[in-house]
Amino acid sequence: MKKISESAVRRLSLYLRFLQEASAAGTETISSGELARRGGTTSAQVRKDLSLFGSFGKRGMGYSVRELLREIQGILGLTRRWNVALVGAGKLGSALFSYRDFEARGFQIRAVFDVDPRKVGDRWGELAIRGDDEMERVLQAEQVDIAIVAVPAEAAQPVVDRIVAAGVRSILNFAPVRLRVPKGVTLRNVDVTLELEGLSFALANGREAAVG
Amino acid sequence: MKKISESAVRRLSLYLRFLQEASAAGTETISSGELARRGGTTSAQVRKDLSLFGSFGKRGMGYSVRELLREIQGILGLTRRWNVALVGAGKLGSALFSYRDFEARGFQIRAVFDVDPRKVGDRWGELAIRGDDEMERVLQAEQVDIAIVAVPAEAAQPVVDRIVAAGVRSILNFAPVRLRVPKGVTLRNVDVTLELEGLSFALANGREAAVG
DNA sequence: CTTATCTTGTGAAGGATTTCACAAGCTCCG
DNA sequence: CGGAGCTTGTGAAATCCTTCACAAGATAAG
Repeated sequence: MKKISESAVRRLSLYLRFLQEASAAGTETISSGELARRGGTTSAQVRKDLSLFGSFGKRGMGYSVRELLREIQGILGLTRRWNVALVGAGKLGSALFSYRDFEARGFQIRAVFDVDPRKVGDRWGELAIRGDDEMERVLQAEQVDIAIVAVPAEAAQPVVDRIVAAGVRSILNFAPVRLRVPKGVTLRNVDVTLELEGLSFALANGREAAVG
Repeated sequence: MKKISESAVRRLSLYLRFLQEASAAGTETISSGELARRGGTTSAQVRKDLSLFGSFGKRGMGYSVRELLREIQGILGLTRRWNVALVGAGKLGSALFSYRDFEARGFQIRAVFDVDPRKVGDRWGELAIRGDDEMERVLQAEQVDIAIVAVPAEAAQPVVDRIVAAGVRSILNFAPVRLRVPKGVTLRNVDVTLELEGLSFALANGREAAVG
């Protein structure tokens, strides 16, 4: 299978979102041009992205919203549910936890961890916050696929090492550090400071644009 | 001035962070190779990135940590302070607000807004939450440079329209929608769902890597 | 002063991604 | 059934980004 670029995957996620909107609005077919318009890209780009995985459209007609939706869900691995663990029950962790949109998209939070003994045992909805000493055991018992790391910068690398050692192969990191993970583990970073600095650069240099 | 890519700016932010660490550790000079190692890139990439803005190193020696730090701060516009407004005082807004690292980097939160009348008037540290009816006036009075949008998806576009109309030219959006902004306004998105879907793709297709 | 060693800055090469442009397929309508 | 009108899928071209490779500048040691 050929290599798929990071940005292509991002765009697929976006197309999926537009398709869901279109579907909710009762639209039955959609053209590459319309998807492009909503995503701020070009119709050629949309078609190229989709062509990496197959040909899903009908010439002259565009794409069936329902079908393309299914296809992209399949490509992105969203036809199954993923088990997620949240590591760090601070304010950010809490905000992420209550962002119930995840559930709707198949990401199910199965465990929350924190080192602070005063938090351990607190209930967040159905879940009790667990101490970090339980981490390895619970990550395995709950068959966690994805760990979300929302701990302070200093704590992040050790925590990630343990997560990886416990067999988790996908990590979404919110701590403002570059983490090291072994090959075979996928890491994505959300780094708000970096984004702000990007805006600062744009302001200072009077240039436009760039969607992150 | 030549065009600087998004990714180059991201890397500069990273280099800056490493330089701050090195500086705190008392290191006086650093080589492109060392910066590359920490950033997960190559020394040629580091030198290329820096060469877009000038030549800051000494052959045979590397870069003076202190000088390069200053240079990059200058390039990124971090030698001055920026006024930031937070729109949306929900859990995410609260998490962002309490993330005091922003202050340290020159991003000063000058106002917080929310539509919910029950929240208006609450104090967050020094700041009182303001109603959205005050938004235009306060954005201008406080000379806000950057608006952080942390409102629900449906509310985001109208809010952004008002922010833009009030003259703010940089926006960091956390709502999971593609926003439209006019030319001259810089928009960056932090979209957690997109990141999770990227991880899902990687899991489903057994591929590695990709730093966000 | 000369040599050995290191690391920068940068053209040029190579790779990856995006855009172009058009043949081919599908539908609708008369 | 045939022609008009769209829109896809895709090689080829163009653009953008990264890596290579090396001359040149800097230091340190003898």
